Amino acid sequence: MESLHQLLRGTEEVLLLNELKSRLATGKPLRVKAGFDPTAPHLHLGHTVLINKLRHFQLAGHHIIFLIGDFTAMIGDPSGRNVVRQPLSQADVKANASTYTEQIFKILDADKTEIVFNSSWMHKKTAADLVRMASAYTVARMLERDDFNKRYRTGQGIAIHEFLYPLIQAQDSVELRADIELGGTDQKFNLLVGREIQKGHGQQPQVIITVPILEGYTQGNAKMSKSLGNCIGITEAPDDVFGKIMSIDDEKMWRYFELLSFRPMREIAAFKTEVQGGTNPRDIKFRLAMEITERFYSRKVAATAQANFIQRFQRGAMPDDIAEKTIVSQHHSVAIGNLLKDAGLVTSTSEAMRMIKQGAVRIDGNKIDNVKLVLPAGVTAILQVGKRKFAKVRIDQLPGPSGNQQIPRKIP
RNA sequence: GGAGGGGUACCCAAGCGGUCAACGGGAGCAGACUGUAAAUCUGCCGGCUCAGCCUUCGGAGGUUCGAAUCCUUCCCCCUCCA
Repeated sequence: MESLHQLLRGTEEVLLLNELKSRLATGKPLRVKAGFDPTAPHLHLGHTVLINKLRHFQLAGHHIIFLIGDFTAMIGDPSGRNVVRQPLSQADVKANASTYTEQIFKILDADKTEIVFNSSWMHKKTAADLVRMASAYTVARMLERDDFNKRYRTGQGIAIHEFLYPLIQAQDSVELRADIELGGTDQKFNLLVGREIQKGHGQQPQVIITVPILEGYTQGNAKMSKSLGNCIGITEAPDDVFGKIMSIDDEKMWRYFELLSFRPMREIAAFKTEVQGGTNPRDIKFRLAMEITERFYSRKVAATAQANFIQRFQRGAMPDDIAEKTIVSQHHSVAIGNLLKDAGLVTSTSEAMRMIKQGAVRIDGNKIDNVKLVLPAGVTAILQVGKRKFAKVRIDQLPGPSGNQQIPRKIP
């Protein structure tokens, strides 16, 4: 029973729980499938909620099948979206898939994980096969899916190929003879289609288990996603992973603990008690940031990240490991707006101007307020925009005819 | 094939001849306050050689002193009928 609790920790829904219990009761290792479409080159913590759940099953002795949806990625899963999704090129998909396999083994045991690509059977299907697959489900049932339904009602487009997505995902379960399929709550419909299609193939329908969608680290409850810019990528620099976790709010921290931490729930409950007893939630958050950073790097790196964090944000020090960038100027000098843009600290010179006017820009630690500031070639400076963005730049002059000369102003 | 509705900045959504770089909300960014929390307050939120200039309201033309707003045409989406 203890192990069932662990398997169900942080899950949203199990369909059907009785089927799960009876399959577990057989004592045989179950085939547990989870699919990921390689639509972005890096996984983020939101993805790891599901991977962590796979880990729980792996530790309990079950057979883990990590499916890379290289075929489905080219369709683009419409789940949760309100627009037709742009399909990816084959080259992108391939490149993304290879980075996934490296990244997941920071959580899963490589020796005990089977990796499969759904293109390996989908590419062999003929047009006739596809028609047969499509005949196994109806439009009315497709329109039961919430996002399809919503788009249909509000007059937004649904392309025919989007209906194929759930069918192909279901076919994957048939090919793999999955006992259990895991997915985010937004996958519920697709997972259920898998059950139907498996029945049609004379297989026992898979048990489906959904896990919550992790919220992004910024305020609000938007799901963590690259396009919303609120994700913590597992390949990001340790200082960023650590820092971003520290910036999540106290309420959300507990959700992150439940879904991301490998600590037992009773230990997390003890943390809550500590906070109620007066411990600063920040100090508890440190433990979470440590654990996550350590998982994707090492204990030593995580400790350094924490030390850096304390230096920088609690004592206001500048980071000492900023990579130096060389900015090449056509002239004897560079205007501050262009410099900030070239250094990658802002996306446009207009933004640079705004930041300066708002007092967000510092050079070598000194706040500047002159939007017309010009820095001469030859200098090296540490630029800062806001609290987190730093760049160390050296300005080099491009050899050749010099442009309009400007008398460099003194840096404040 | 026919009839009708619609395409506005990251998202939602006003505007329907000048006062529109475009109301409002969300998201986001910055400043203050802090624990780089949250909440709150303030400012910003197209680009640039930035107190000035340039380019935007599906695309292309046109009318007008002047268009996101009117006309023509093309593209795309949706609904109903066949």
